[in-house]
Amino acid sequence: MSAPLSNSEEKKFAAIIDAILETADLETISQRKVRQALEGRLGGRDLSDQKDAIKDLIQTRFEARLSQDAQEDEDSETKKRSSTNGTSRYDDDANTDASASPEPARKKVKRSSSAEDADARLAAQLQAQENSLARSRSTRGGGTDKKAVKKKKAPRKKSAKKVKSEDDSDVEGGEPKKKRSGGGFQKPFNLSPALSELTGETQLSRPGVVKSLWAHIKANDLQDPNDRRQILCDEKMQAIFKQTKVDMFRMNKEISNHLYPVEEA
DNA sequence: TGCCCGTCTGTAATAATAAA
DNA sequence: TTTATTATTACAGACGGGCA
Repeated sequence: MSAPLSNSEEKKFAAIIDAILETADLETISQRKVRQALEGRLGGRDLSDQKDAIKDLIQTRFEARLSQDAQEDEDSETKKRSSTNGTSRYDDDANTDASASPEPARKKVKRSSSAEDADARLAAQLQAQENSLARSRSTRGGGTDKKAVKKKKAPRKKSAKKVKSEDDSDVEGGEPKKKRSGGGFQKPFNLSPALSELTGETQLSRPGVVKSLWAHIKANDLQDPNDRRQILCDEKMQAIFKQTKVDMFRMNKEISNHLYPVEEA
């Protein structure tokens, strides 16, 4: 553990770091370089005793600088849009945010975080490109490590479930899990004419189709009384399943033959 | 040189829907 | 648990860069 910074030191160092970052190339600067520059501006003072505190401070000032840059970019773009008398819906939204929003602070926070996310994503993409290039050449893993990774599956099952349950009980502290349930389940499909006639819809998600089918089955009392898993097909259902009787599990399977992906032009 | 941290990739789980 | 589906999310492993 290194020694902490006093308040006066922190203020002083923060100002110097800001000045260093002001002139530095944020793409290439490193904590080490900033610290060395700081030491230089302090007349060669050795800061190794306070390395950790300095490190945190540099990190804080660096993030502040990034946020500031992002905000400046944002402002300049907003100005640009205003000056062109923005006519698009996007422009209207932006102007609303900047001027008449009752909660400007909240919007700003949200924006800066998304800007950071964008930066992080961009960096990640670049890193990915570099990694893939490096791997294609030669790496320790040799690019054939996929199968080695594949084998480890058993432990994941448990850990995944465990984490999920922990998350559920842990909502109070952090931000709500942004687990967007719904994923592919909400994906709409075009229905075949036969299915479309039965459901009364031309587009439905798969669960929606199942729901409609069961509504139809119950409304017409189409379950076999001897084996309720068997569905007695009426005319509409026979047009779909080509059978007079269909197992409810098989029914779900057969549905896929009547669903077509929605092509968005 | 070796450790630590950040990032990417691949895999598995999960989500909805029905009834038995 | 069974049946089918797929987008999303989380996890674990691997790797590279930075730093001491």
